[in-house]
Amino acid sequence: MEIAEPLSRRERERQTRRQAMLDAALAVFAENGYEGATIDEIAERAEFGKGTIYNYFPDGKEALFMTLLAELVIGGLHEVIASSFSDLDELATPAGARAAFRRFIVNMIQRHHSEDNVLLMFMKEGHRTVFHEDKTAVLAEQFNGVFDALVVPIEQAIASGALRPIPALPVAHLLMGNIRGYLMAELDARCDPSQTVHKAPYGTPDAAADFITTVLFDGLLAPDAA
Amino acid sequence: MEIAEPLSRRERERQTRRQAMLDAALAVFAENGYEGATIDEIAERAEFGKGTIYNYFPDGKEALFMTLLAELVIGGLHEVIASSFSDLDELATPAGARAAFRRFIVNMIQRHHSEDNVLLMFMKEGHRTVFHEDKTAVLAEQFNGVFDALVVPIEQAIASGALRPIPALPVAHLLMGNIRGYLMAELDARCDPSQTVHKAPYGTPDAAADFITTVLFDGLLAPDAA
DNA sequence: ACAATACGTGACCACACAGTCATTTTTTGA
DNA sequence: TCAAAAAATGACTGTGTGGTCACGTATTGT
Repeated sequence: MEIAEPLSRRERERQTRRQAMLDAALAVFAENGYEGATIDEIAERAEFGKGTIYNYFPDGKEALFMTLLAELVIGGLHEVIASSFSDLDELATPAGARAAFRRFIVNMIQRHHSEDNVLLMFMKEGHRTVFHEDKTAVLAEQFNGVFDALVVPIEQAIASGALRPIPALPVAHLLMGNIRGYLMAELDARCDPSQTVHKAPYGTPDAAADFITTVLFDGLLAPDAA
Repeated sequence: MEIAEPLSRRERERQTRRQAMLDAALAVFAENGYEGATIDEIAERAEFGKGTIYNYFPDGKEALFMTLLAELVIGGLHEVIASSFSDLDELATPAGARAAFRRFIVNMIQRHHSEDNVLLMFMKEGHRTVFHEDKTAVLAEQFNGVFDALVVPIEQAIASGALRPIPALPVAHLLMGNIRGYLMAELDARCDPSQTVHKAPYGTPDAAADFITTVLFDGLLAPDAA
């Protein structure tokens, strides 16, 4: 027997199927929201019998949802934060801090552009990561971890004098709120079939990041203002 | 017969009951979200039989929800905007613009503090005002109207040189996203039973508005920065 | 080749809930 | 006072869905 083998063929296949189920579930949750999603549809899209889903996720719908939210949304946020602020020394100067946070914003937007369904799921069901309902308390705790991670570079930049001395956690919320607001506006523009004029000015992640960065870091007031 | 009477007693009582049903529905939607809310519970809280609800809202759950979202959330936003920017001349100077938007932010926060359930409903189900699903397209259109209204003072302030020359609609989204983010953070702090340290610094509407206004208008960068 | 074990499956069940409607209760007007 | 109109009601129905399980089918080890 080969116990040296890290994963048996069996186990590998099991993982593949599990992933297929998660993929299907993500698509269905993104499209219909948590309540609107049905296990039958997830099973059908994943091309499995409904019972098989329960072999892999004994706790059913809830387990699928929690897994997705934890791995993709929360995990994804942690990844973006980690990869955007790898060099903490950069935060010592105003220009460096500005560049680092701009990079974070670009990465956030890019990631959500490349993972549409994650974005949709987050927009439709993200509130479950905040309200401490029965089952989602764990998620809420994990979601706080995201803010904790984001607070680190903010506090660093404040400590070094690059940013104003203001409470870091609310700043983190504002920053996330901004990005969310921008992405929501993009979705709005995309969803609207009429495509009226005022929806136009959403462009590349870079342009969007420039926009958000300018507002957040330099402020809305005209630079030559009294 | 007295057709001169604006509203018969009958009609007035009818309105009162209708309002009681809406109040109950708001509470239930705020607590459980749209899908989680049941007509039975709404009827029970309003102290009416279930059938009576359908006498007043023949289209049932959907009608109750749409009415609430349109009247309270969207109507409320229009009110706050209108009352905050009554004097457009104020927007001609940077200081005036800053003051006007700060007032808007205070009003927004105050309103949501005084109408908890509206806030909760908006946080949990607000995404329905963006995604153009089957039934909620009307709401999405109305919600765009809110941004149209908010764009007016922003464009005014930009035109007069008080604010940077940047696209007004995305700014409106950012502004709303900020306020939403702040309110969400407050709810988060409130919902968390553990009340860990980092949740502390959310205070009065004025303090919060100072915070948001500073970030948005003056920018995050330290004022004495290069 | 064959038993033993693991795995996939969809018919089935229990239940929750939106919406209906026949009946009861209240109000109206004469 | 009382019949007719209006309004309230909650038992009932139909539907949709989450979860179960007895059965069939592959996989494994010998």
